Amino acid sequence: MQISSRFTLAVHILTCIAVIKDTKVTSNFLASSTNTNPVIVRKILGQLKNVGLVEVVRGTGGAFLAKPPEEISFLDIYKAVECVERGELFHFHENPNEKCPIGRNIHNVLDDKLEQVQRAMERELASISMADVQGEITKCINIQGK
Amino acid sequence: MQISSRFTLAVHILTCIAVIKDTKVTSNFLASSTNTNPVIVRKILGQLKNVGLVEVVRGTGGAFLAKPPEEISFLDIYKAVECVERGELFHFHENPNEKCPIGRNIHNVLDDKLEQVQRAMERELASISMADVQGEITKCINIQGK
DNA sequence: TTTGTTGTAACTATTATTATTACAATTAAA
DNA sequence: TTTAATTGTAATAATAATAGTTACAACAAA
Repeated sequence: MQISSRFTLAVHILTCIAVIKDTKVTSNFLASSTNTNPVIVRKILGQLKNVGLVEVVRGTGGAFLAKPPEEISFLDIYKAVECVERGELFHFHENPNEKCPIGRNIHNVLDDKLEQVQRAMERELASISMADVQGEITKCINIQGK
Repeated sequence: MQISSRFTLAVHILTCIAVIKDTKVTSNFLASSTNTNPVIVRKILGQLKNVGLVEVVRGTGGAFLAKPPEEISFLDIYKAVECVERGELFHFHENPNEKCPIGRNIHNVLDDKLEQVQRAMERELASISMADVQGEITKCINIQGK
């Protein structure tokens, strides 16, 4: 299955927080921008807060980045919103048959290779930061004339 | 969500077909080795057959590789079992708000980066073949004494 | 005190995964 | 020709995750 839209949602949310300065960025505002629901936004904000990426203001509302955008990588965000169980990208079929020579050894042979693929993906996620997104989207917005 | 166990199942199935020579590899045999169900095995075999990775013998039963194992990459297998919709690893949240400057531009900025991550993962999948698995598992089996 | 907000629980609808039963079509062997 | 084993596929179900929604207590500023 695809990686949950929680990830792109989280990036969208962080982008709003990083870029928008003239409005208070509330969960209602974010729900409107992302075309989702304030509760979903608040859940994701909670996850981002739990790993120290944002701070959220209770009562009065709004949120801001807890770190400079160049220190927030896509990997941080991906891990925060828990798109995969136990951090494992691949779901291995359960309990292959130990009585079969293949079933007995398939984990020995496959586990490393799956990890290798996952690491390649995570390395790429780690190489992209919110600073990249902030820079590019600011350029887009400026071209469109404020 | 994690990538469906159809992928590891398919690799397990192909490994059995590649390695086991003294028994007819039927869907019942494969269901026992993988600890799943003959129908699930047959569905996956059907998908592998559709993209020309295996040939399946109707009536009498059994299956064999349609290509040498070094020409069957993990990427071929991954694509065959359709673990993600439309071939896209990431599920983008639907219809971000065009009236918001971030909602209007988030696709422009994110799409390329998501594709970059996906390509890194697929490049790694493409670098691993069934020949690697066959070689390593044969070694494991030999060490264990036939 | 009022207002707007966050955090969270509870619930729903939809969808994908995985498993299962059932059976027609196929093939080889008895 | 019949029997037995097998594939291909439809239909169904259980489980779990996703994504959405309503409701409301706790909170903080005006």
